[in-house]
Amino acid sequence: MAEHKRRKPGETRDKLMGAALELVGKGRHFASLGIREVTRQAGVVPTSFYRHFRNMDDLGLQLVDELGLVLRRMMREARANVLQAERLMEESVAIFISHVQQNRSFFLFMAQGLAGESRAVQEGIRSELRFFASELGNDLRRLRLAEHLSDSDLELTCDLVVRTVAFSLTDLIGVSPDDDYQIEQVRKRTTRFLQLIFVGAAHWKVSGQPGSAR
Amino acid sequence: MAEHKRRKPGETRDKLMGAALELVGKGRHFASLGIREVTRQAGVVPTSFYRHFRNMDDLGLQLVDELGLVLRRMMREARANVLQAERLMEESVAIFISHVQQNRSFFLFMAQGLAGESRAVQEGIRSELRFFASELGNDLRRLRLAEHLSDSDLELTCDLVVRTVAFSLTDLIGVSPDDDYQIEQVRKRTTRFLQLIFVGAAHWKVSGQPGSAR
DNA sequence: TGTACATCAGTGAACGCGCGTTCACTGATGTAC
DNA sequence: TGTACATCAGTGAACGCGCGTTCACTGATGTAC
Repeated sequence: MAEHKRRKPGETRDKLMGAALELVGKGRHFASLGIREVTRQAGVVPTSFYRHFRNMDDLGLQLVDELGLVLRRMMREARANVLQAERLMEESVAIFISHVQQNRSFFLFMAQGLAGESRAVQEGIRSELRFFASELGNDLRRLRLAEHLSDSDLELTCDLVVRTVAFSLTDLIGVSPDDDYQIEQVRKRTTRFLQLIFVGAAHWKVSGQPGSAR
Repeated sequence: MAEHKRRKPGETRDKLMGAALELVGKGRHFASLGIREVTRQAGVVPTSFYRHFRNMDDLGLQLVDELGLVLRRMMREARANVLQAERLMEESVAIFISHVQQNRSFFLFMAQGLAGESRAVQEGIRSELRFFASELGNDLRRLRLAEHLSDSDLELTCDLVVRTVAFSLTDLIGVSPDDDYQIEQVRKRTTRFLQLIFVGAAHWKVSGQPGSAR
């Protein structure tokens, strides 16, 4: 007994973060997880937790950092695969949905964290979404798909797109991961949302807005 | 000691639900609240809890029912006060924001519950939002503001509007309740989102969608 | 209107359990010379 | 290349505490006759 494996550096840390994600993936809310529960799920003694994290909030913050990597990977794949402008939204949403299926727990964690208990985690996730929106704006500029929009209107549009896609996570939460039909429904509906937004952006007038300015 | 006030029927029940909301209002997540904690906040002995609720999920479900009342009250006020069509969105968002300020904890609870731990609460809140979207559709039809849209396109638009407004709750979470400047920023931005969506709806073609249909 | 009884919503004591956190320990890995 | 030592990441025992839940109780309110 009292085995001292030690293995790869950071292995236990990853196991703990993975264990928290697994519990979230099973339907638990991050805010209700405890240290002993997470260490039990990770197959590690409770005291090990403190070798890597100060508390659960700290672990949450480090999950946000990893979430950033997941989002960047998704962005890269979208950039590489979305070629035809007229199917831009359809393909982007498809890539999003497929990444959600591959990293379900991560995206559940993200959806939870937006209204979660830790201010720092909230702010971290919001900052990831802001970054995502700004990258989307750059891409649209680069593809010459938003030439008539001012910077601030483009920014507004991209923010709305990102919010809409993020909100669709709450649709996916209630759906079993292998209910392909329902997932397809969410994909179609989200695509139509984005199309509606882009029609709006295409006909958007001035920054002031049509009608009263008040 | 051992005082038996009894007072109004349902008084302790309301105190318990109110106590849970207060804790949520203080930044706690509903999923992390415990029975003893809630009864302590309510100034009631822990055993009293079981006279009214089976567990915390049950209390959450009853909060969803009350949330429904809050939303209906808001809807009524919007119907009574939003008269000029061209300022429809501006005034609606203003009413929303003002109700959020008056019932902050309720709306925080709603934002939390969408990605919360209890499936039943999730579904309850989603159902409230669906109802809200369908009422919004009726109102737009009644005001003759969506004559060129098919039923399903109108439904799509209203759903997107409701999601967008609901997502703005996550902006308000991070803002102090008396930071009027920041709240005003959220109000303006949400209004612009809705205007963008309505410009999209006004120019929306057929149900299929412009371009490829796949 | 008065009396007997059932129901209901409150109380306090008690239970066993799991929690977060501390401590002193162990031995593997990395570093200096 | 070999040896001595510091650091690091794991371990198990132990703590006091708050948790959810049960129980038997009490007395106020509602109901039947």
